[in-house]
Amino acid sequence: MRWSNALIPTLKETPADAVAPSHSLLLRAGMVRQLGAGTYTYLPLGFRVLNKAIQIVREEMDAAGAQELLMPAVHPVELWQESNRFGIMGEILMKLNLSGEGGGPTHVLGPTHEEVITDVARDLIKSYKQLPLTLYQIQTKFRNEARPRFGILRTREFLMKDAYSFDADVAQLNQSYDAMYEAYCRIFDRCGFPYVAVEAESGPIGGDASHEFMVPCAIGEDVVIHCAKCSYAANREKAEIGQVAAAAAGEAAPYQEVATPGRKTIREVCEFLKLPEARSAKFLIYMADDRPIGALVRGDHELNEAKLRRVSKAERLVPADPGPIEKIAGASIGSIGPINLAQKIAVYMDRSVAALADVVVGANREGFHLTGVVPARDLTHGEVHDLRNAEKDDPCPRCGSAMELSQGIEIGHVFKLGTKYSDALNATFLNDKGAAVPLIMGCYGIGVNRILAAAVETGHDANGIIWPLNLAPYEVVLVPLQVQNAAVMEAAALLEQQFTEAGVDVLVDDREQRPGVKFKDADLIGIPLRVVVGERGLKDGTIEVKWRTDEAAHTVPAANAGETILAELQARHAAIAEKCNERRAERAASRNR
RNA sequence: CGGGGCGUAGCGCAGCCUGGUUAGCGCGCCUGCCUUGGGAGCAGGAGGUCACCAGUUCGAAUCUGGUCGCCCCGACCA
Repeated sequence: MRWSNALIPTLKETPADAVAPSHSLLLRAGMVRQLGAGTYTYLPLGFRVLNKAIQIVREEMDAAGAQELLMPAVHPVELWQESNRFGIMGEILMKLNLSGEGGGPTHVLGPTHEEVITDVARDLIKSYKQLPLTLYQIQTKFRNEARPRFGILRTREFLMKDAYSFDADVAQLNQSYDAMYEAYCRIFDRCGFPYVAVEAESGPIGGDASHEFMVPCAIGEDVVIHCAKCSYAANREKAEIGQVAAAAAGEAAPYQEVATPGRKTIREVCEFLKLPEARSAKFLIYMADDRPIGALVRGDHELNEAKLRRVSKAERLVPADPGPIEKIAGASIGSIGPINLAQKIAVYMDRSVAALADVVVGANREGFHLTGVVPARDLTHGEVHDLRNAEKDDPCPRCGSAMELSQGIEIGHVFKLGTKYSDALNATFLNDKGAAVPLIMGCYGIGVNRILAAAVETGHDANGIIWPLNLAPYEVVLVPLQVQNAAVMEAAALLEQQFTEAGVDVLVDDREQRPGVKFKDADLIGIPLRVVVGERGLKDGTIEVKWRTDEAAHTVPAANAGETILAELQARHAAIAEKCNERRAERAASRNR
């Protein structure tokens, strides 16, 4: 491709709205352009990168034995009602009415495809002899995100690779899951990402085992908890917390009601009572599928809604509105507590509260709190669970060491679904005993656009993007410095031909621009290898070669420059492949251990 | 949905508070000259219903009300 013919609208200045490095650099490099909130055009250069990512994903999915298909984005609303996710998904679903008349939605735009694939499976998979089977697609998903963010990181419309496995039993499911997990590792190895696989919460997708693939990064929206000692790693939504010793329960006096006039928040109450926040507990009331429940966590801790949802066995868990809360507790938020509510609602208590010798809670009387509440004595009606978000230095659930906290971009997620959808949609097959049993499913997603975001977040410097070789829109940018000089252009054309014949993507910057402009743009768009052909070099019989990741350039003899440069490129590819193989071997070794 | 900010040329911004000829500046773009190894210089030029609607006024980019859009924080979340 000749730059003079290409649409590569680079920008000198950073667009004001771009906050994340990936956002501003993708805009400045002329790779994407915003249409509206959470909707982006991929310009030719950005689309080339997207296609590189798609190609890697496709190759590894195929290599893992998955078969590609393509499902529609427009789904009949009945299918979503059948799985009961029409309500659960809530506002995230983009709804359409295609009836030509009034009334409610007749269709939704697919935010994910468990329903559609299960519909395919219930019609087409009839026998255990057809199993195992893994199907995948690379397709646009639609989610009405409440708040699109950070350029292409969180958008309303995005490309997802979604795969679904169908198995006859749990052992087969485990094999299918492991094959996808391994394929994901290879994909992200090939992208050159410093990813980590962490235990994850499965969320509304359902199921009982799940891992997320995270790329560590400052703008990452997810919090990863990990233990440096035993390598336990989990999303904060999921991260368990090791046991903490319970305080010795001495002979304690009964609890007392004390006036806390006007003190609403934990901080205000604790300051007033001159107690640390860690000796108080907040009582939070949630609606668990329309049934009110209460959760008690220490004042200085955060409730983990996923954990509460799991122990309460709720499909949908949302904070209760103030009105119902006051009706239940007889006091406004700020004075509510767990004592004497056990008859009215289920109460769940975090282990850290249970471990306290005594604690301050709301009195369910406006402007009053109870001090000296002894959990072991006074809160016996509450179930005790791990209900809070892990914090830095909390004990590891495996080894007890202090855990650490970091941020990451979620680029992939694998789930064991079990029979959640096959049960809901009645997708059964005949097993080897002739019995009709539900298909056992897994699902596996990769946010393809996020591969670009993650690559730029982890690969950039002051001058611009630094694409990994396997994702770069072009591997080589060939820069003839004097386009009016016939010898320079001839040498460049020869190299272009050699690269093209070798199957190497090359961009020739044939623009009539001063060298500085070309160098700046080459750095900005992040092409891994820059080859400069100039009058000066040709006079000495040399061509300049510079890797985007290297500090300095080096020269190669002009006579056989094409071969030499192709050999360098091949060596880099080989090094990446070798590293991927090493990691693969490490994974195999750790599995056998 | 709550809080904050912003909307003036493709991009970055000034002008608005204190209303008044033809709305400016830088980058980019076009033409010419010149220059040619890290975003040069000079000269000329094109490009804007000042987000939209309504109001106040002799007169609105500027004041008032509303609407829409975008960004950030929070809530929410595959």
